[in-house]
Amino acid sequence: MVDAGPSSRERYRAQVRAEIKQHAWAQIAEAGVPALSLNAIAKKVGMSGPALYRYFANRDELITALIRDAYRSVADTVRAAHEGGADLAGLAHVIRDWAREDPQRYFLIYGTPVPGYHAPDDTTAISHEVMAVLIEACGVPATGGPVTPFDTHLDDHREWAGDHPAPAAVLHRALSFWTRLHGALSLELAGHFAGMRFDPGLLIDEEITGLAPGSDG
Amino acid sequence: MVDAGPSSRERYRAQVRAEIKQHAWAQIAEAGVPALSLNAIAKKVGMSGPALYRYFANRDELITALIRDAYRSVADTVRAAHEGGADLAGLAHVIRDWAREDPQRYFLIYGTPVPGYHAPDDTTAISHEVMAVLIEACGVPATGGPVTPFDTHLDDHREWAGDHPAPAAVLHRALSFWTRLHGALSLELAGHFAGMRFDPGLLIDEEITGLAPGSDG
DNA sequence: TTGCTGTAGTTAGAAGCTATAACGCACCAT
DNA sequence: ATGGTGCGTTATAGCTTCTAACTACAGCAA
Repeated sequence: MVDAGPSSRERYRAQVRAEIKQHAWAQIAEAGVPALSLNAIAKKVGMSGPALYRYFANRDELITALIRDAYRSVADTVRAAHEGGADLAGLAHVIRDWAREDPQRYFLIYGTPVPGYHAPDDTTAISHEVMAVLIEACGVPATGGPVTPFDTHLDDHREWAGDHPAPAAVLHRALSFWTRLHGALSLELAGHFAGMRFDPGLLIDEEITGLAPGSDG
Repeated sequence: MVDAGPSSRERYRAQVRAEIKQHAWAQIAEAGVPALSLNAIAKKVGMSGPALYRYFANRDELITALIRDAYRSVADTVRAAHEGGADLAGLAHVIRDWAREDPQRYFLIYGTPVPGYHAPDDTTAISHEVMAVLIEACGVPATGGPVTPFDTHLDDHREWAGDHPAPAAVLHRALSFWTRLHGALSLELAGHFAGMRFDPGLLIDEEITGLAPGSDG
């Protein structure tokens, strides 16, 4: 045996932490992050108030853990869809479905930022991971198309893409995919399309298919 | 004289309400909505705690007033720019500048929604007003272009545009303008472009110019 | 088996928040 | 002058996060 594995106390601890996060998600889903109460969670878990601080140092640390899990979840979802052969439109709808499954989880990542808060480094690493998948998915066709001013600008600012060899036009497409999807999706989730009765999914379809080079009739 | 105008008490009351909102904006700008404390505001205004409840029934009502003012502000800004002859790209940058002036004010309207909260009717009326201006700004060229599936779908769901006579392609363009701008802008304001050193303004430029019919070279 | 140590839980309490209640005072109109 | 209305106060309830002090138990080592 290479490793003794986690001790029984460690396993217990991990399980309680998971249970706490589960109740936290339930609270957030139904009333948003501001209404998340450590006290209420503790009682639901079956312990009394301050005991919860043995598992999360404070409220921010719990929320950070939730943010981390949300990032991990969306990254896994996107990666799985990509490896399953989904094209850009497919990816867009996979992400949309993931978001609609729990809108507050989406907004935990992409919603209103808290002025002081800085996401931990590992979450930004995960978002780079997502971005890498998007670039991969955007780089399919040989794009000899016109180079826009932004593309030349991007060629000078492509560190964020790691050392990915994709041409600037592909990076541009990945960025546009991200921003267009987020634009329509977040407005949909926030209820800004409430009165209008059109299908947001169709809007997203057109926004994304409009990205493919030469697809604009 | 047709009207006696507001009484002195009413003027005083309005002025105190304005002062309260001013401090509220300051708090929100620096720490976000969750950190907004009626107690702290009251002390800054010079009164003690519960006195503030004479001016706003509760926390939600104060926030609602702020939301209303934010809607009014963006609507006036957009309308002024449109009447000043701004084109779509101009409008986009006017809105972007307005948002960057106070990101939390932007997120108060377009950020994470609070599950229970429903915006009052007059704010949705204001957002319709903005939409009308956008449609107006999108309707310039005679677009005999191809009708997309979404356009035909939109023709069946165009009540939200009031009785505006614009063709579905124009409504589509207005929607895309809104969602694309919001997508790039909200990610920029939330700091999701932090590591990447490209200029978000250029990305927005291309997203918006890509909207003009036939502009895709 | 005995004994030590660290962890998980407890209650008490400080400091903050929203919000209500009860009261005093000043102004305005009748 | 006098009653009513509105603005401010303090006191208080009930909630929150979070710390401190303490107890009890689980697990490991001699």
